[in-house]
Amino acid sequence: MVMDKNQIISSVKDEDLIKKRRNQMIQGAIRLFKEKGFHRTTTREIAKESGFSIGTLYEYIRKKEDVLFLVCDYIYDGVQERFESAMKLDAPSKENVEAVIRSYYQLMDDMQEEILVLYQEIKGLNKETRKYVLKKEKDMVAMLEKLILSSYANLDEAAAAIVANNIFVQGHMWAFRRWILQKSFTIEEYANIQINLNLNGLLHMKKN
Amino acid sequence: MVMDKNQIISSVKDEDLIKKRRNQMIQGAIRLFKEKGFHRTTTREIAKESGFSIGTLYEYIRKKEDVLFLVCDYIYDGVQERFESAMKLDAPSKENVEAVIRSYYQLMDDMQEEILVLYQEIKGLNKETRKYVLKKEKDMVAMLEKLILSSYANLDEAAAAIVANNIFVQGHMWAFRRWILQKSFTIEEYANIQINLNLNGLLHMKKN
Amino acid sequence: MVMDKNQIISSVKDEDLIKKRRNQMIQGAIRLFKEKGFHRTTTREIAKESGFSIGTLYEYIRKKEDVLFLVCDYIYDGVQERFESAMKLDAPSKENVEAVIRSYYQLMDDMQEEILVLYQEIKGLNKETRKYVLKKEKDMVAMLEKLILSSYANLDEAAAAIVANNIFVQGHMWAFRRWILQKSFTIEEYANIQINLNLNGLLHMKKN
Amino acid sequence: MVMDKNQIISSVKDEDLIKKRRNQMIQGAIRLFKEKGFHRTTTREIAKESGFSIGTLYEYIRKKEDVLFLVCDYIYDGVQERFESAMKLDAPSKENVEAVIRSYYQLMDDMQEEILVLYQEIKGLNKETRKYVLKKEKDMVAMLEKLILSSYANLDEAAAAIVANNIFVQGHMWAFRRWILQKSFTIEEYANIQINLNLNGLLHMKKN
DNA sequence: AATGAATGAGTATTCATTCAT
DNA sequence: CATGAATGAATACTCATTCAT
Repeated sequence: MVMDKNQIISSVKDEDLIKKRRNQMIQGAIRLFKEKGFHRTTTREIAKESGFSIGTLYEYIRKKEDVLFLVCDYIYDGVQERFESAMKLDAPSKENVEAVIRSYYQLMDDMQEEILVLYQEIKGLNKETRKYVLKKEKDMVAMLEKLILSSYANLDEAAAAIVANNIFVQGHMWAFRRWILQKSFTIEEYANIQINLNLNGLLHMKKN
Repeated sequence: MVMDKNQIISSVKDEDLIKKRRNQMIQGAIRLFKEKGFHRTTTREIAKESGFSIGTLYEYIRKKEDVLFLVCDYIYDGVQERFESAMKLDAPSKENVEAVIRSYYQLMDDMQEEILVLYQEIKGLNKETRKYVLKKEKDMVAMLEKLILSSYANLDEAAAAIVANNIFVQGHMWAFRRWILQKSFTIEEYANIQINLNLNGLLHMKKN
Repeated sequence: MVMDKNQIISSVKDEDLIKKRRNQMIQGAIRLFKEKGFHRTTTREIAKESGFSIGTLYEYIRKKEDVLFLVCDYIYDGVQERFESAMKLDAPSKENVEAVIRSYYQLMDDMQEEILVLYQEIKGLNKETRKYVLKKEKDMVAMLEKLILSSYANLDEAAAAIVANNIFVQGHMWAFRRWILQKSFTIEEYANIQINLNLNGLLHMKKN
Repeated sequence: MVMDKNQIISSVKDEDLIKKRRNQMIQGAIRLFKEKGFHRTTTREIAKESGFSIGTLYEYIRKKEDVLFLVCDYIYDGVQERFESAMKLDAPSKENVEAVIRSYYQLMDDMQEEILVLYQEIKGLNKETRKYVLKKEKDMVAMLEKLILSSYANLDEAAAAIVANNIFVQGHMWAFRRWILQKSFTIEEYANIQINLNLNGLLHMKKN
């Protein structure tokens, strides 16, 4: 049923205060989740790390899971914001596609830890909430797909859809397999190779 | 320190019985983990679902985490076994590469649920154990990379390494993004497109 | 490492409340330990007997053993306090020695139950803690020994040391052998005889 | 209700075997109780240390407490046997009294560990059983009292009774306060001083 | 709004005891 | 007689959540 962070009910009325306190909470929680994951982090720890008491924590959320939602939502917002600002720069073009993808991989490098938290904990949300959060990713994938399709002529549409998904997952892969990949590549090298692989692959697909 | 399922200590001495009971345990646990994840599953539920009492459960393991290890190890073993049997069929060749990859995607389709469990819970293992379990995947990726390199001439080695990883992750993606992908594609279609994308991409990389 | 009751960590910050709740706990625990001993008493029983919930119990201690420590420490404090107040009354003299010993035996009569608890359970503490608790007894024995030595001339020092220990142990004996001794003697009679035996014995030792 | 070790019910009929197995059991149990006490020792450990299986253990006892009874009974038997053999040597005489007491203190030195086990765990027995076991001590004290009374003329009887008890408790004290006493004295020195103190004290009591 | 003491349902784990083989 | 696998009641301890101040 929760479809928005504004639907997480708070006893406090002052909207600015809610924003401020929830931000403290998110920052504190992310720090802890990075270290020990959602399940192993207690609400008391979150309160303490956020700089207020357990009582205050519960003035701004209803259940522990709400913190997870706020964290996931916050991270996705960060990703989305940077992704969309990269998207908006120029008109569709081959160069622009590459630039957007490159900036997305860079983004994944910058936010590695957050990405790890996000995809390790997202299953802890209930279905409804998870869907809401994942919609953001779906939208981004769709935007990328559209950009690709409008930058190149005669593409196989199914393949383009899959490539858009591949690119996103390869970004996560940079975080999740860092113990392997980051030994061999810098993020720039990794981005170059993946961009080449994806676009070469796509351009040489025979259109169905 | 645990480096092998044989190092999970059991009070019971009969090796065959251990194998049998642990198998019951793994099957029961997987059923539950699929539904509610490791953390939300209690040891009592595992015992019950396995068909024995809580006391008996603890005759065959030491700690709840041992169940998770057994489950992860079992799933990886299943994947590895099928993957390796596909690898062994023929000499390296373009056709063989495609066949191996295709059978890997098929495998991911067959074992979707297990793959979800595996990658959602693996972080619950301690570092040592996680490393041990992940080595299996690392080995498979390396085998695939080698097969690719020996089936085509003049490949960019870095790109081949990344493609091998991509293929594996795209397999997981089939499970994790099924709500998107499986609406649009059958596993055969998905496999075809990914194989094309990956190999076209790789073959058109200029060798460094 | 625990060297003081102040080092038993409590989640609660209000020092007065800690004191109050721990006191409830000690009183409740003593009642139960008298009846069934430390091992056979559950933490839930302690909580209930203390008048609060199991959760609250654990706000004021970390482990069940902490309750035992608090109880032992409390009992020894009670003994020590009364013993020392008897010691401080007068300057060393034959009469004073007798009065102190007599009041000690009286004390053992008053605190029989506590003494039983103390010496039956003290071995349940870990070494460090046990040492800390026993130091109080060691100090009291040393004080008595000093008082004896300074009240009589030409005493055999080794014998005086042993007499001081004997007196303390005879106090415990009054509690532990009550089913025998308290059938035949009042505490006053017992004290008279023991005082006579001890001092006569000591005074007639030939100094080495 | 249990009034004798023969009343501990065994499923096994062969009396010699019962004796043999129970002896293994007692030896194993004492070793473990010395180290970790009765409560912290599991029946499985007792079985293992005794050289047989948990199933076999329960062929020779009914409940864990039976082991404790057998152990306490065995230790008391040992003490009693040696004490009584010392008692029987000569006719009552001053020298004989001293010799008996001396040999008792020596006995306490020899059996320190067992004495510690005995008096730390005896409270774990139920009332009936404890009474049965303690009767042995009561008898020994009475024998010593009688010996003392018949070796000296004109003794204060109450004082003699108390001295007999004192001597026994001073024997235990040698074990329980060894960390203090055994730093300063050998058992011979300790025995000499205690004998002197006790007998001097007693002989200088004015008869009531 | 903020605090933190109180609550008690929930959970992993242990261990005495039984009983079929 | 001996074995050891199976049992499940029991228990210490945790932690999300509430609510009086």
